[in-house]
Amino acid sequence: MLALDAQLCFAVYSAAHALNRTYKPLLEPYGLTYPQYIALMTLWQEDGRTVKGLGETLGLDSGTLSPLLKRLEAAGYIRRARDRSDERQVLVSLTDKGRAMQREALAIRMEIGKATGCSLEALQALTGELHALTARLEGMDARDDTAA
Amino acid sequence: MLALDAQLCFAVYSAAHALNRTYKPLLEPYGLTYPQYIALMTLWQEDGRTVKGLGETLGLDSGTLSPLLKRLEAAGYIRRARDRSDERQVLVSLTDKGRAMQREALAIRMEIGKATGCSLEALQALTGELHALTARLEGMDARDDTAA
DNA sequence: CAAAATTAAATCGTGCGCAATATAGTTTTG
DNA sequence: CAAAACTATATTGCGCACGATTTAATTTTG
Repeated sequence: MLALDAQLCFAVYSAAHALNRTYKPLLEPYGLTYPQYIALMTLWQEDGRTVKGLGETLGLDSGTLSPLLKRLEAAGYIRRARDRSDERQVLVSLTDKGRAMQREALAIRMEIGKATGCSLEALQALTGELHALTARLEGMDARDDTAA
Repeated sequence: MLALDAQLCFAVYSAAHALNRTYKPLLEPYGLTYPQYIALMTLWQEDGRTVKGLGETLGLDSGTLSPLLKRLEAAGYIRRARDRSDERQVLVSLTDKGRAMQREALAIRMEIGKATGCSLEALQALTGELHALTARLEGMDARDDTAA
């Protein structure tokens, strides 16, 4: 009873590290890290977003994203350019190499699918529960002490 | 269909960050970080372990643990001492302050329990599925190319 | 018993994550 | 329109995470 929440926090912590370790050797041939790969995935869904927009999707601020995106640019996967209609914003867009990587990712997805060894239903259920958990936690973060 | 595994990896990634962000303000008054807190939790379960033993439980190597434990020692929560029967090993043990923190953690657990907003059954189910996922992923890591 | 192999920690370099700060561009207000 | 407020991004500092290397202690082998 007293250790249940602890078990959950440790379970999430361990699963995140295990996923990271599983992806690492698959991404290494492409010179990508796991967070960089996740950033690329969001661009595959919608190209040409701002740094702020990416940060909201990923839950990361510019302190994390700015250097990460610079490395993605240096590796040739993306381009960064100031929005000419609002020079404060930086638009991030995929290069040909960045788009080509989406096709390479198919093999990676298959490897990860094998490694998880879950049924589709189990994956969907787990993903849904994690999204719900994250939403509740971030809802709590947003609340102020005004209620007290 | 094509994005299911991606959704899982992103769901775990986001949940881990959300948990970290939820713990941070609760741990900040004690000068502890989330990984330091997790390390303390393993010592509450079994005190006087070696760095290697802790690393196996936490899934961390000495490159991460050595500096983390030094900070925990500097903050007064633990003591580190070479094992006199095998001077290669460093034994990590709780101080009075480290043991007292276990009682303080009760309030933190309650806050986290509230923030997750899950039923006990839901927490147990989620934790169990994550442990199973982690075990499968680490099983894959352990496998060599000898099968191929 | 001495050389070689193994083991446990520590250290170093790189990248992620976040808080705090800085900088530059835009909008609002007087 | 100029000063103030706001917004987007970049930078800095600290801690975590991991691979690779180093150092010291123990065990194995010849």
